This record gives sequence, structure tokens and C-alpha cells, in this order.
Amino acid sequence: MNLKQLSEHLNLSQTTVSRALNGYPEVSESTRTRVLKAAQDLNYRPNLRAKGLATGRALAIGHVIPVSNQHEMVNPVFGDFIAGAGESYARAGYDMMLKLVPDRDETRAYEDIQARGTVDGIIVHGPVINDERIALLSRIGLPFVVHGRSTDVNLPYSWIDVNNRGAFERGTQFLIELGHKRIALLNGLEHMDFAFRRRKGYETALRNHGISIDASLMRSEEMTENYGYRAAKEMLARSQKPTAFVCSSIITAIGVRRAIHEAGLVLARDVSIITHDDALSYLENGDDVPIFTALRSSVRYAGSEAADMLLSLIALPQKAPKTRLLEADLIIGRSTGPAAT
Amino acid sequence: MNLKQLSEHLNLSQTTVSRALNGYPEVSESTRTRVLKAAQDLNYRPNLRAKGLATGRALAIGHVIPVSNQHEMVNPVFGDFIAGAGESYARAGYDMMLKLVPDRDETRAYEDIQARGTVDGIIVHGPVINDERIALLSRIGLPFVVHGRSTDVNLPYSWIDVNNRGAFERGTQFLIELGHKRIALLNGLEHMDFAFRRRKGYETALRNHGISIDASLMRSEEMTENYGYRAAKEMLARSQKPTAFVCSSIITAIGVRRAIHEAGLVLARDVSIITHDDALSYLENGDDVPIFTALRSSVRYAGSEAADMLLSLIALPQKAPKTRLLEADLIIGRSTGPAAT
DNA sequence: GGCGAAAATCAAAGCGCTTTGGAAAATGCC
DNA sequence: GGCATTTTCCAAAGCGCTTTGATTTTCGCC
Repeated sequence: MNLKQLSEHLNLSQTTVSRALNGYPEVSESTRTRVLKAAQDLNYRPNLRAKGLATGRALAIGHVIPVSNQHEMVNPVFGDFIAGAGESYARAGYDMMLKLVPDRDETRAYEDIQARGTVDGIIVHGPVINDERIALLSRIGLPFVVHGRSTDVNLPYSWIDVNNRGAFERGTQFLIELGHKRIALLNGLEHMDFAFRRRKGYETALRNHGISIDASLMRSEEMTENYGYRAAKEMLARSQKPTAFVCSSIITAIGVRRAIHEAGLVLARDVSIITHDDALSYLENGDDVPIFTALRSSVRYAGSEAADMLLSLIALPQKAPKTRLLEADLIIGRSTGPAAT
Repeated sequence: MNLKQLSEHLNLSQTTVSRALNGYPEVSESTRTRVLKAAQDLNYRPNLRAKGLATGRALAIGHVIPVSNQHEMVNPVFGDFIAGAGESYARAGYDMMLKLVPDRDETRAYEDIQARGTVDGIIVHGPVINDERIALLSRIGLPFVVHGRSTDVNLPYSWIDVNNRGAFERGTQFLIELGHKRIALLNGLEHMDFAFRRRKGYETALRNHGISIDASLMRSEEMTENYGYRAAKEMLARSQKPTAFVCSSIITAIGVRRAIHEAGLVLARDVSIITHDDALSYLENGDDVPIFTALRSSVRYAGSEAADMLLSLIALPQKAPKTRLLEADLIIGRSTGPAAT
């Protein structure tokens, strides 16, 4: 069933039927309801490809996920972000396109996306420090919203981000106020912008309280469980062991907890953990009382907001870039306690 | 830069240029190379929407993810599956489309997808027992591959699945051979086909060894960490506590481990755990020695295979459905030991 | 009842590509 | 060289929709 058949069935021109369906005013109410009813009855759905070709809009948003050859990891946060964004798209009648792009031919990939015309805009994932994609996208004029920010990029662009620096400063300070002095940081890969900012926050808190920064207590890796385990195991074997850990991911925190147990230590009493918590649906941080004291910010919410931002950017292209800074909540759980004396 | 401009620039017709670019034989080698070079130099990319309209193919695959209102959870497995599939699509020049579909209006959604013509085929996620989507999709003639199977559906259809039943039978048997008799099952939601099959496998093993099935040792819920924790905590508080747990997810297993620790018991010595392991990139089961004894099957590999199956199904539509049963590996880790006597 | 303006409808062009049916150029063969 | 083939290229139609510009119908009003 296509427009032509539908219009013939109604004894109307394609023009009128099209207008009736798309809510244009140049059509009488009576025929509009008639058309709508027929479309419903005959199960008519416009072909999006044709519609896109005619209007120049694709009614789809692209999500570009950089995959590097070294790090074969899929970001665990991605599923929830997508779920949030998906809701917004569904409301607006947009489709969601996923694009895994090997980071070596990124430039080509983005030009491709633009030229092939399958999307109206994209969400940029995983920004690194001084991310060149931002300049590229601005140049080719494809609307985009970055999930995160990019330090050292001075162009104006739209983004939504958590206040990573502020959150980690606050979390670290919380530990300091509990009397901790040897505080380890198990960060994500620090070429990633979020991780870079988190370290800055951590360092700021230490500095503000006159605690010297100890590089041997800082790690930067892909945020797996094993990473947390290995790093904590090694650090806890020292004579001068850390009394607290700041983790960039709840998954890493779980690894740290494993190492703590294995070392015969007790969480919160002997060693404290504070972690970032993306409020992932499948990794809730406890139900009533949180397992981990955490800096929580729902990545699902971020996804939904990012999508809305992009959609409005596409609707009103002349608008200035939008930015949105989300604050993480500090929630007190059962993984922190005063420093052992 | 579109076809018309390119052909004018070359002083050729659109026909010839199109054929040269798409590898048709009716064009001389000399002009083909000339065209290819110009396309490269001028950065020409065909508009996919137009191409799709003309050819009737969308060059895209849809992934439909049912989201139920009760279970707001995003499947943690999803990211890795997509990553695997994405590789295959990239190789074939296909795009990947994501569609979150609330499970109440599923029928409409699939008809929509078909009619809107934005995809050439779809991957069906999260099949339940007697999944009605399979009949629907067969009827409307949209090529599809199911990730999983659907018990009680008798139509032929294409699927790729892990031998869940066999795996759980084997895992349970492994525990029995270690002397365990009170073995708990922390399963996923059992209207989901995979969970249903896992229970069957578990029950078969018990039955084969003359162990009676104890409903109080079986749970079926969304596979979160908290679920594992709560269920294990409750069961371990009994006088007749289970000596082993079979888990449907490594995340749940982590929760069980937490409960074991909290109860002052020692993993493997006092209580054993065996779990299914999807080999998720961000939740590796240890590096050298696995943390958990597990039934492992890479969901990323499944994604890549599913995509390849669907692509070949689309290329040769007359072909009979393809099916693929993957076997899970039983890998021995540090979470199992002989039953405490 | 008849005029002009407003409302409702239509025919046709166009979006960027593929593909059919044909025409022109090159080739083979006697 | 002249004919039939084969090779190479082209003009135009068509994919299913939107939208422009024109046309028809309806309505208000004297």
C-alpha cells in the first residue's frame, strides 16, 4: 500500500492525501478525517526512504561509537545511554542508527555519514582530550551533540556531561574528611576526557588539604573488574597501603572489593571505597542502602537529554550550541568509614 | 556532489557512471578507472536514501529490542552482541538500526518496520517461550534471525543460540560430581526462552542423579547483582543451606559472592558457584585463572555470526532457514570445590 | 444571481539513484 | 569494404514521497 494506491482508493490526488496525512492546513477537515481513517484501515505507512529523499531529512539519528583496535572493549555504559535516547527518539518518530567506527579512519567515516544522508544528526560518544571530531563535524555542518566534553577544544559545540571534576573533588574530599590520607585513584583511560577531569578533581581535593600527590597510588586503565582487583591487590600488599580507593566505575569497585576480601581486610572498616556510579540498570548499587558510597549520575537520563538536545538542534538549526552540566549525587553507602588509625 | 554532477564533470551519462561505480560489466575498463578516480578525487558518495529507493534495498539491518514496562532493565549483554554484529555489517557495507519497542504494541511495530522500508532484515532479541513475533515476521515476509530460540514455536525460522539446556545440565552435573546435593538455581526470568531451557538442564541433571527438585532453591528474576545477593543471603540463612549455586549471569554470581562473604563463609570451600558467562568485554571472568567456574559462550561472537547469517539470508532469500547451536565451554575457576561434608 | 476572494483540490516536477530498452561505436569475419 | 555481432554508452522511466504553481470549488456579499 503506497500513497498512489491510497489516493486512488480515495479518489483524491496524492497531493491532497499527503497533505491530509501530514497535517497541512490546505485540506478540509472532512477529507482529512476521511483520509486518516482510510490510512488506518488500509494499514498505510509512508515509505521513509522516499519521504527522506523528498524532504531531505532522514528522520534518523546516528550514534557513533569509536572502537579502537587496542581496546576491544564495549563501553558498559552504552546500553543504558541508548535506552534513554531511544525513548526520546521514539516519541519524536526518529530512528536510531548505530555506527561502530574504527578510530583510524574516523574522518572518512564522518564524511561518509554526512554524504550518505542516512541521518540528520549524530551523538558523539567517548570524547577524548582535544577531540578532533568536533572540529570536523562543525566544518561539515552535521548537527551533533557530544556525550561528554573535550578539554582543549575551543570551538563552541553542544554537549551534555557530568561534572566529573566536581564530583571527584567532592568524593575525594569526603574521604579526606573521614581521615583518609593515602587515597588511591583507579581511573579510566586518561586520554578520555571524563577520566582526565576526574583526576583533576581528585588532585584538587588532595591539594586543598595539603596531601601530596603520590603517583604510585594512581592508575589509569580500561575500567574492568580485573583491573580493580589487580591494582588493589598490589597496593594493599604494600607496607604503606592506601586506606581508601576512588574508582571510576562500579565494576572496578567490585574488583577492588574482591581484592580487599582476599587480603583478609574488611570493607569500610579497614579500607574504604568510593566510586562513580552511572546508575546502570543491571548494576544497581544496592536497593535500600547503597553497597558503595558513590557519585551517582544516571547515564540513561543523560541519553534521553542528549537526544532531546539534538532533536531540538535539528529542528532549529540556527540556534546556538546547547550545553548541559549534570551534577552527580554523593550517596553514602556501606563502603566508607573513618580511616583506620 | 551527486551522480548528475559527477557524470557531467566526466562527460558521461549517469547510467554509465552508475554502472562503472557498481561494477557492472557493460562498461570499458578504461572508463571505469576514469570514473573511479574522479569519484575518489571529488569525494563522491552515493546518497543511500536514493539508492535504497531505486533498488528497494535499505542496506541496513534492524535490531529490535523489546522493552517491557515492568522491567526497565537494559540487557547488559546487548552491547557486546551489537559490537560483534557491527563488525559484520561494516564489512558488508550495511548500517545498523536500533529500535526499542515497548512490548505491548509489538505487532504494530514490526509491521511498521516492514512498511517504512528502512531495513532489509532484523535481528530479534530476547525471544520468550512461544514468541508470537516469529509467526508475525514469517507472515509479513521480513527476513530475520532470532538470537535465541522459542520453545513451542513450530514454524521453521533462523536462529543462533547457545545450548543453554546442555550447558546447565553439564554445569549442574559438575557440581553433583563434586558431592553437592543442595544446589540452588538463580535463573533469569523464566518466560524468557533461554532461562526456561536452563532450568530444564538443571532439573535434568538433578533427576539423572536422583536428587529431588526443591522449589525453594529455585529463583527466577531479572539478573541483577542485588538479586543474587538477596536470594543467596536468604538461602544461606537457612539451617539446611545450599552448598552450591548455579547462576544465569556473572552479575548475579557477583551478588551471590557478596552474600557468601557477608555470611562469613568462604567461596569454593563452604559454598560453590557456577555461572553462565557471556564473556562480556567489561566483565571478564578473571584473566589467568577464572574467578568463577563458568559455562562460557561469547555473546560477541554470537552477534557477529547472527549478522552474517542474516546477511546471507537476505542475499539468497529462497534459502531455507539457517540455525546454529553454539556450545558453551565449561571452564574451571576458583569458585567451586567439593561439597563441605 | 453574479462577482471576487478564500478554500480545496490537482497535475506535474523533483529528490538522487538504478535499470530498461535502444542507439552508437567498435570489432570480427568473409 | 560491408555485414552481423559485440561492446560501450545513453535517454528516459521509475522508485514513493513532497511541494510548487495552477485550477476548480465553495462561500460571502451586494
